[in-house]
Amino acid sequence: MADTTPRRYDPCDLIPEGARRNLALAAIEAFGRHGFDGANTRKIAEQVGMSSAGLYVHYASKAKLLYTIAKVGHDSVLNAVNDAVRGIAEPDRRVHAWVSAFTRWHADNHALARVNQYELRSLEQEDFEIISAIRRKTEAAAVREMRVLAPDDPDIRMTARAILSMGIDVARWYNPAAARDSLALGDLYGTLALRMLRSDEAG
Amino acid sequence: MADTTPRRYDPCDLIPEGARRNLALAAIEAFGRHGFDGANTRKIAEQVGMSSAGLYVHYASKAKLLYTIAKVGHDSVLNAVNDAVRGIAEPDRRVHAWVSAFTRWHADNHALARVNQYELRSLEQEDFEIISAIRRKTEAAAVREMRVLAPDDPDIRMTARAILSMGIDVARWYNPAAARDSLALGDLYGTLALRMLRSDEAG
DNA sequence: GTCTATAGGTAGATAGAC
DNA sequence: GTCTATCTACCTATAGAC
Repeated sequence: MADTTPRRYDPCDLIPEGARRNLALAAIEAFGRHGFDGANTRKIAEQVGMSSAGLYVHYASKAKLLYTIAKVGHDSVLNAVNDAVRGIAEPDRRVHAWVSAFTRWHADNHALARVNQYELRSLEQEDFEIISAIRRKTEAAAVREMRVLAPDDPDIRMTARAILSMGIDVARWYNPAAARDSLALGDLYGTLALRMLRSDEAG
Repeated sequence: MADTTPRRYDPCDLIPEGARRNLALAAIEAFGRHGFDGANTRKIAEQVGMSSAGLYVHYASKAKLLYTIAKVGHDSVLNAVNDAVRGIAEPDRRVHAWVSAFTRWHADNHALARVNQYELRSLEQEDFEIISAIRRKTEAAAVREMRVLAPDDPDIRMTARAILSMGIDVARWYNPAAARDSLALGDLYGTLALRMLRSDEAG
């Protein structure tokens, strides 16, 4: 089953051009590679040719920089999966497209994806709540799509979570240098998801 | 398909009783909750009623403490899955038991599992290599078991990786306070894995 | 083996000039 | 908006007494 929406997104288009976006891009790389606590604001600023003090003109704190990134990251995932299923009617194809887009996003944006998935504990409480709300939207969309294929499955929420986990974990191991094709990866994961939802055919 | 080995392991039995083990236990909690860089050695030592200097009698550095934990964690996972399949002949049941044990381990030991999966970048090079070798053993065992069920599947390595991802990601979201039964979780994930490997029945 | 005290370095954030 | 200089706090690790 081929993917119908091989379009790629650059999540950072969501931030207007300029120093603010450049800092966010450098921070995504740093947070993704070293983690929030392991990264340091001096190097992030230097990466874009700025002194460490300059960063604080654009972001009130390191934690607010993290929030900006997490917000962009979560909005971007949600946009990607919504766009992927738009105009598709058949439930099987919708689920395949949804999972494929979700997986592909985590591969193509693996640094940002790591921030999304592993660094939220460093957000301030209020910011965390906002991000959590977006996560709930995405997860609810997944369950809604998948439930159509397994309307009587009492474990559908856990199965949906397992399917999301496959895509999320791509952010941990994906190595762009190995140049694995993210489109093929998404296609496979979409197919695996469909098999997981065929509860009538397997024990 | 019921699980045949509901036994639980305490990975830290691999460290002899005493201050060294107590420190490791406190560090697992700290590293699991805050990450390696976010955790601090003072609090870890204080957690076991020791001054921060006392830690360095038992561990040469924070990074060596991490290595000890990662070694125990990786040995423990490998033991758990090997024990789970021992004496089982039927390939379906072997895969189910393997995946179930792997998943259950990541739930029951979710703090240690987070260290295993997310903190290895902070290891020194030599230590990282040793841990990587254990990981390769575990991953090779997974592929070996699963390939029996899908001998002609060219994507078997990627499918195996996706199945491992489901279990690994449990460490990220699992909340023991929510008291989800890890045995039921493992059972479900084992069943999902079998469906994923039934390539002849689904597109 | 454990303590107190502290060295030595780093990191987030601010002050104030331009 | 960006800089230099610096404050303040924290953290890993060590020194040396007991």
